[in-house]
Amino acid sequence: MFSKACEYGIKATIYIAVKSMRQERVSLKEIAEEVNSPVAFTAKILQSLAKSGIIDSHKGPTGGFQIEEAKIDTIKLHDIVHAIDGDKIFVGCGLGLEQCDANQPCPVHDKFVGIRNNLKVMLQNTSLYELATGLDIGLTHLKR
Amino acid sequence: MFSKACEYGIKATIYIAVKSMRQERVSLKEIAEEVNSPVAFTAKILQSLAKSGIIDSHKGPTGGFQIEEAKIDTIKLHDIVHAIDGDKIFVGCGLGLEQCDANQPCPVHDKFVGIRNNLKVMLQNTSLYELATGLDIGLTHLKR
DNA sequence: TTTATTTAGGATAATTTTGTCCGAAATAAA
DNA sequence: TTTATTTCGGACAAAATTATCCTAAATAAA
Repeated sequence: MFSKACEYGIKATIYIAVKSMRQERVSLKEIAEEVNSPVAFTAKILQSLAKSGIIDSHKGPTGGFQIEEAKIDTIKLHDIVHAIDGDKIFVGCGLGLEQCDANQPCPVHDKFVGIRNNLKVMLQNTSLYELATGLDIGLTHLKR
Repeated sequence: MFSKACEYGIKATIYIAVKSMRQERVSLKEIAEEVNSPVAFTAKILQSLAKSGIIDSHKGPTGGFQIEEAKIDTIKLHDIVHAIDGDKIFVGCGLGLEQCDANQPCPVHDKFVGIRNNLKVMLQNTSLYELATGLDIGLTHLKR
């Protein structure tokens, strides 16, 4: 469903959010360890999340990644996915047709649009805050 | 959502079904033209669909692909996807965790399971017959 | 039986995605 | 100012997916 990049990006962002709620910055190294992702690849993903303004990065000793606390409940899962994978999972025909819409639909058009809309709504309604809170109170986990 | 292989496979199967409802076999060449897919790659996919028993293949002149007519409305979209992509879109954690279930869920577990179940139900309830009929009566299309 | 046609299947290539490496730039602390 | 630490960013490598090519096998018709 999601690309590996997206999986790592979501996990990393949730972990950063938990730490940010305690006013802590976290290093790339710590993130990669805690979410069980390849360090260098994770660095690339965090870079693009930083460029998108979702996370804040800081170089040097005491540097690392953090999320502005006020942002944590305005950021939605949708934003993270969009920053990493772009809109490719939200647009386009389910069977890869260039011309496919309600007027000239592919055979699976309606059903596909339905499912994808479910996904979109879910992503738009899921806040980083709720994901981070669930992790923080031990309801969910990120490793293994 | 689906792999390219799956997209081609679904389109090809629907096209073969339409022809089969008229008791006609179709050649690889015709299929690839009609569904706008790379010939040789499509050949591989049809091969695996034949091995799965979803389509029937026949060599030699007047050969080609066909689907047993009685099968057309028992075959579901689910079967086609499963034959090509296996169960990877139906199982596994949304964030790639090895251990993720209701007892020890990842942060998106519940929401992800919900969406994926929608998808699964849709695929299981969509028959090849309805897809082929829609194409046959010109309600839907496969090219471009 | 020969020939033409069509799928099967193995080898190989191109592209995309995933992942690594390393020096540069920034920056905090000694 | 020097040093240690950390992210940035470009180049490179590995793996997976997508796609091509070619010969073999099957088979129908001449």
